[in-house]
Order: sequence, then structure tokens, then C-alpha cells
Amino acid sequence: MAEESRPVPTKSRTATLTDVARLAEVSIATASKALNGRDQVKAETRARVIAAAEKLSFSPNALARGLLAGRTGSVGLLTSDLEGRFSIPVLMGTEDAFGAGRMSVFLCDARGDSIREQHHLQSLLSRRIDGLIVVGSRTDPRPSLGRNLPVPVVYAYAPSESPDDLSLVSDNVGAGRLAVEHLIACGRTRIAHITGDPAYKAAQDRAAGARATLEEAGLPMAGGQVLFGSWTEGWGRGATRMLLANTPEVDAIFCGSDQIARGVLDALREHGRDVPGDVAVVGFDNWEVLAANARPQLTSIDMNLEHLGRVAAQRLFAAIDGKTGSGIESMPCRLVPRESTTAQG
Amino acid sequence: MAEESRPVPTKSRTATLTDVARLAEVSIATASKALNGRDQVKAETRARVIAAAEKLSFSPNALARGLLAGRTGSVGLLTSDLEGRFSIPVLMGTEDAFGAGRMSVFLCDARGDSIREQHHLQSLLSRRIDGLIVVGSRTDPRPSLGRNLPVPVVYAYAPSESPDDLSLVSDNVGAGRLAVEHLIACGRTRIAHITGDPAYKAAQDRAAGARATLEEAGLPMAGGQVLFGSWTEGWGRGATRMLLANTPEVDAIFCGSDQIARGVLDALREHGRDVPGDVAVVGFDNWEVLAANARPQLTSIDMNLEHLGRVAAQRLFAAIDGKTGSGIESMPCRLVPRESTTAQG
DNA sequence: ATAGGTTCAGAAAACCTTTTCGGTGTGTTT
DNA sequence: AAACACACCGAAAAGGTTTTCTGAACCTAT
Repeated sequence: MAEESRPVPTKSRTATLTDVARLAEVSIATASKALNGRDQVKAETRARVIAAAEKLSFSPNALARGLLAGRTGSVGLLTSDLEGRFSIPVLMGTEDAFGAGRMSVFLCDARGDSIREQHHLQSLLSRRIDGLIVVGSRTDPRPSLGRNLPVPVVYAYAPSESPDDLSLVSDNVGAGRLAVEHLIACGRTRIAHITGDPAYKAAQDRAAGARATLEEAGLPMAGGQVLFGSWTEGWGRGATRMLLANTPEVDAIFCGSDQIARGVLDALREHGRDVPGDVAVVGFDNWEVLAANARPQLTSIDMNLEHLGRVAAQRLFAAIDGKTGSGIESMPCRLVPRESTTAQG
Repeated sequence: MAEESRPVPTKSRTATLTDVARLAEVSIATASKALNGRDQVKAETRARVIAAAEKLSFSPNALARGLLAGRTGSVGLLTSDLEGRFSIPVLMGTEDAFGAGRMSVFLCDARGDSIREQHHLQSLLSRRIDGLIVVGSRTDPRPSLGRNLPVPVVYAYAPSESPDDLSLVSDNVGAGRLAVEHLIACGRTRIAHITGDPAYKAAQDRAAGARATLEEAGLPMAGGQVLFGSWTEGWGRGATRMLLANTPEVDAIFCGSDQIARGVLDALREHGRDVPGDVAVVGFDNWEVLAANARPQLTSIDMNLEHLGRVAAQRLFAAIDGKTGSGIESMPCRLVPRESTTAQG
């Protein structure tokens, strides 16, 4: 029996396993085993240790543990642009998937700057993360971080330029098909496509899917061609005015974003066209605040970004366990029907 | 001279200081000093060590360093709701402020669940973070995490219920004043206030600021009272219709959110009221995608959330250095004038 | 040549936990 | 009573870095 009954350690220092062991009057080895549920410890002793740990509100030092185990139970989340609203759902999905599994997430925003990206990468590596997810804000391919990193990497939303890396993306071509198929199923035959900046791969992909589906159905692209512009309400309004002037018989418009769709709805109303009676409208992104509050409520394509983030986390888990993959994995999108197309089914 | 010229360590294991020291043919103590810029090292030796580190792409193990130093250079960012768009700018601001200063940020989303919050808190503490920022998604006070944590805590956006904690919030009362003062300065005298859910402190605060400013100016609240409802476009439209029916002489509307303002603009246009000619409109949140794309573009109040996040980071830094604070610190908002009020000065 | 100073390098402790292995004591079998 | 199995506990090493302190070598001044 240690006669030195020292007072509870001062609040200033957090309790360590040594403190617990001393209080429970066992060795630190026994204390460790007791707290980690390993056998070789008598039930009564274990209880005593647990009580001591409780009393000192002991919390094992993850640094020491990680140092020893070689795994830290943390991953990096490297985003190129937090502002862009597409990273956020992906980020939520990964955080969710990891958070549930006792992994902690380091968040780094490189702000689209590759210098900053390198800096964050170094910082993450020195913290000995177990893996890394790189989230882009556009669907255009981005430079690879390279093949010789000590940890597995998964690219989400924006794929890596290198086919050796594993990338998860939304199937934008399929999404374009989905939208047009839906409009055709609604009985429309004069379908136009108003979308954003043609420099975005997302715009090209969605347009390609729309074009292909129209061709297969033997239908023309109303307006003669895809109307590229910018991702804004203003462009949606302007393009719609042009379209109504040139192609008044249009009976459906597939929009490259919900913002564009809002402008389209606005212009259609101005011109006295009923939605969906005269013209059906499909948006893109399924951005609740825009789509669900539109008049009429907007049918839209949802990229399931949160799901994409979760899958990215799963793939990273697998890679950490040695089951690495490569190539681009394309995740399907989903059409969310609302009033702007379905009133006339 | 060590005759064992072992090959460069296998890629599988990341290089350690011992490897660097061996390659440079010095002790690890010397290697450490050389790399950390401490004196007591001859320039030539230092160069040799640095070259060796470079060659092995050595990156010091932050776990070991943190274990020794007692500080990890990491902080926790505990959000209650990533979905809510108010947390994001705050989060960006803190990430920015910390990222610049070699701190790494652990992101945790508790999803509004206090169980999950406790779990994340434990995890963060076991990782020995140096400090913690708690970001809420509503301005209503939230329960304190308690006074006896081993690290300093700063609450951002949503203040702590305890006055012993340090909280940073937006000055919503002041924002209400700002909006009404601006409308009065624009020559308006029949000012109404359409806002969201009265259960939100944000709604009450902004209304209080508006009321006080009207009273001081000797002006009535157009419509007789503040119109509380929900934070949606639909409510903005509905409230405006009611308002125009009851109080047709209204010449300005201060809205509790940009979403509401969009509905208000919509309804005003429907009723043939010119904005800002007949009625001036002020929104709230300065949510670019809504405010800048409205017709006309929407004057709005910006809560400077990113700045708030940066200040939170600074306060946390100070607290980590021992300069702890307490109480609620209120950050001013800012009016962003656009077409919906300014066309007529 | 000796005393004293200066400059640089290395040994060792410390940080905290986990795990392996050896040791002690108790109970069981012949 | 001796041998053995078993259950439990503790000593010690490992993981990578920083820091302090000691020690060695070299130089200068007397």
C-alpha cells in the first residue's frame, strides 16, 4: 500500500495512464489491459481500474497510441474550394461515414491554389493521416497528387487526371439522358437545353447525354443547338426569350442548373407560358432552396453528392485495408419529380 | 565511418529522423538541431543533414512532436449542422485563419445531436487538440460544454448559455437598425417588416432593432406589426399580398431573409408595384446567389460570417496563449446596397 | 606548455501507451 | 508431497522527436 496518498492530480495536467494505475494500485500494463478489454485481468481488478479512470476522467492519449500503432485513425479532407456549394455535400457525406467509424477528419481548404495545396498536404502527411480524400469543386479532371504518397488517396467529384488514381464522379452524361428521357416520357417532343459555361465539363457532359437521347428518340434539339451561357438566372431568362422568339413551339426545357431554371421559369411566366401546361422544365442540382421554392416547384436532377462522399469514404477505408482500386467510378444521378413536369404526366 | 551502407529505406516505411541521421552520419540529436535551425551545429554539418532529409523526403512525425511538446498544433471545429448554410462561412473563416498559421483543423459535425456531440468531443480531447471552436447553426443560445475542459473553447454564431464562456455572435439587433435606418435615409416612411419563424432569436432580434429605430424616428410599423411566418419565398409572397391588401400605402419592406425577400419581390411585381420606385426592399443574409440574381438586385444585410469565423480563431489563439476571455462579443453587420433600394437615393 | 574559453557533437531522458514475456502465487493432480 | 497447469500481474521495450547536459576538440593568451 503506497502511503503517499497524493491529492487528485491538479486540473492543469490531464490524467495519464500512470495516474490511473497509481490510483487503482496496479501497474500501467495492467491498467492498459483492463481499460482495453483484454483478458489476463481479474474482473475485480478491472473494475477497480475502470473506476479510477472514470474518477480521473482519463482519456487515452491518441498521439501516443498512434505513434505506437502506426495508424492514427485520422484522414485528410482536402478541398479545393469550400465556397463552391458542391464540395459541401460531398464533405458532409465523408464526414458522416468516417465520424461513424471513430475516424477523425482533418479539413483543409486549398482555395484552388496549388501552393497551398502542397503545403496542406505536407502538413497532413506529417500528422500521419491514414488516408486522404481530395474533393474538387468542378467536374473537370484535376492534376494528380502523384503516385508515391505514403497513404492511399481517393478523388471525389473532380476526378484525377491520372487513371492510376481512384476517382469517384457523378454520371453527368447519364444525368442528361435521365432528364430528356423524363421529358419524353411526359409526352414532350420539342425539347431545348439551356445550360451554363461551355468550358465546364459538366455542361458538355450533360449536353452530350441530352443530345444522344434525343437522337435515339428521333427528336430534334429545339432551338437547333444547345444554348450555352453562364450558370445564372439572368442567362436563363435571356436564353428563354431568345428561344421563344426563334422556336415558339418549344414544349420542354432541360436546364443545366437550378439557377438557370429559375430564370427560365421567370421568363416563361412573363411570356404567358404555363408550366408545365405549355412548357415542362427540368432543373439540375436539386438545390432545395431554389427548386422547392420555385413556382411551380421544380423537377430537378440530384447528383447524390452526399452519397458520393460516403462511397468515397468507403473506398478509402478499403484502400487503407490494402484493397486499393483505380480508375474512374461513375455514380448515377437521380431525377426528383416536382410540379414543373409532372402535373401533366 | 559506418561500413554498412544500407540501401535507402524501403518505400513502405516513411523515413524517420534516425534514417536521416544515419545517412548524414551524425547523431539524431544533431540531425534534429540541424533541421530545426537551432545553433550548436556547424554550417557544413547542417547542410549535410538537410540534404539527407531532402533525399529521404523526411517529414517529422507530428505525433511524436506533439507528445513531447504537449501541444499538437491542431484544433477542433465542432459544428452542430453542416447543412445549415450559416455554419459554412464561419467554418471557412476559421479554417482560413488557422490554416495560415500552421494549425490543422479537425472537423466534426454533430448533426444537432448532443450524444454525437459528446462522442466527438471525447474523440477530440483524446487527440489532444489545443483548442475548440463550437459553431451553431442558429443564433439561439446553446448549452455550454462546461467549464472544466482541459482546452479553451470559443463559441461562434450560436452563443453559449453560460456567460463564463466566450461567444462571438452577429449583432442582429444592430442589423435591424441598419436596415431601417437605410430605408429611412432613402426617404421611406411606411416601412413594414416581413420575417421568419418567431421562435428564432434571430427573427426577434432583427425585429427589435427595426422597431426601436422606427420608434426613435417617430414612424409607424407599416402593417401594424411585424409579420412573422417562415423563412421561405412562399411566406414572402403571402405576407406581401396581405400587406398590400391591408396597407396599400407601404413604401418599403425590410425582410428577415433573402429568401423571403425573393418572394416579396415576386409578389410586388405581380401587383404592379415598381421596386424601388414604389416600394424599396431590403433582404437579409446577402446570399449572393439569391440577392445578386434577383430582379432588381437585392439590397441586403451581410453578417460578415467569414470575418466572425476569423475572429473566433484569433480569440482561440489568444486563449491558448493564456489570454482567455468570456462573455458575448457582438460583431457588427454590414448593409450591401443594390438596386432594390438605391435607384432612388 | 598550461589554463581557459569556444564551438560543436552525442548520450540520455522525457512524452504516453501497448504488447510481449517472464514471474509469482494459487489450485489441481497423481 | 511433488509436479504441473492456470490465472493474474508487472517489468521493459518500442514508437519518433526534442532538449538538456556532458564531453571532446580546437584555439588563444599567458
